[in-house]
Amino acid sequence: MTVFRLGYVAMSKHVKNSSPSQTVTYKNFSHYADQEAAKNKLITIANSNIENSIRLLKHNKASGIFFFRLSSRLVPLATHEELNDWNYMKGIKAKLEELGDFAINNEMRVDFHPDHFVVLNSDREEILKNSVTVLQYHYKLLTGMGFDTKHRCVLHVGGTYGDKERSLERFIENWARLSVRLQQMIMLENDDKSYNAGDVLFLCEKLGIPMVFDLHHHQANHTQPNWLDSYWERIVDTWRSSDLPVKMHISSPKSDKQFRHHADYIDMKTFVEFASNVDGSVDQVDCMIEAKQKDEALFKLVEELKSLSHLEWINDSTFRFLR
DNA sequence: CGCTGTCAAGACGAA
DNA sequence: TTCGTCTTGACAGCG
Repeated sequence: MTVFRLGYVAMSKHVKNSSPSQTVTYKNFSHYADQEAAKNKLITIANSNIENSIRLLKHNKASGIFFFRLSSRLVPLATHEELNDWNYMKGIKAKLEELGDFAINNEMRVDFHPDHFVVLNSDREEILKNSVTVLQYHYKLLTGMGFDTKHRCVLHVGGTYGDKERSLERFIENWARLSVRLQQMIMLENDDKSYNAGDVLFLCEKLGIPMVFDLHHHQANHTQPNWLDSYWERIVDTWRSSDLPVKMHISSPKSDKQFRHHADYIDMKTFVEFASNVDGSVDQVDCMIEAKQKDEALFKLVEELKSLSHLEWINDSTFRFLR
């Protein structure tokens, strides 16, 4: 019987004033005459973001949630090229350790999803360089928290540049230029426009990368609609080298017209259909709920699932099917 | 205080 | 080749 564990993304609709993504724009930062004072301000905001992340993890624990995506914007301007000699780790080390200790002591799975400006298959050297900088930033955060850094960052493949085959090849070429520790930090996800599940599996199998399957993206972008027969077993296989359970992204389309947009909540029927389809195929599947209403969407989904009689609950966010 | 505009990034399609 | 759009949360500034 497969265990299904639910998590959510970065911020809470329930906990007030708990943004982990407060920031300063570079334009604003550059207006300060005293650069040291300005950097201290950035550190203050970063520590507030990390403190709010700790608050969110405490809220999660109280709610029985042990799977969470941290904001990638914890440290404002950390990866900005004008601040490339800034040692931001020094000022946030203590808070980061506190965050990591809490997550580790409570056996939580946390990871990151750097935004889509990390493009490993870019044909521009500058973009690749910036992408590596962003990955190194995530590596430092994970290490600062005391985490095993393996398979903690979900990425998309990137752009197609008018030639998808060539752009897939370029991903492989650029991948070889990454350090092993950055390679091992990465998971790859199918996207809703360019690289479908088959494309991502090709890369994941060739390069030994765990694949995060996004069901909603698959519905928006596929050549083989039947993911269960076409891809599922291969997706599970990409996780064999990982210590972490298979990871999924779950969201629902906002509307037929805006199909690719995320809805406020999760359609329970679609989720149950997915879960029952994969039940028994693997020990555990971690499902990241990506909905506009964040944790409230998770709570609503759980409430609806709890009205079903054929589920057994391990805690308030984890269940399996009864035989 | 609340609304509108601005910011940041890269891809991509239109003009 | 340049520009606008997409996307997202949060900040800045106006009234």
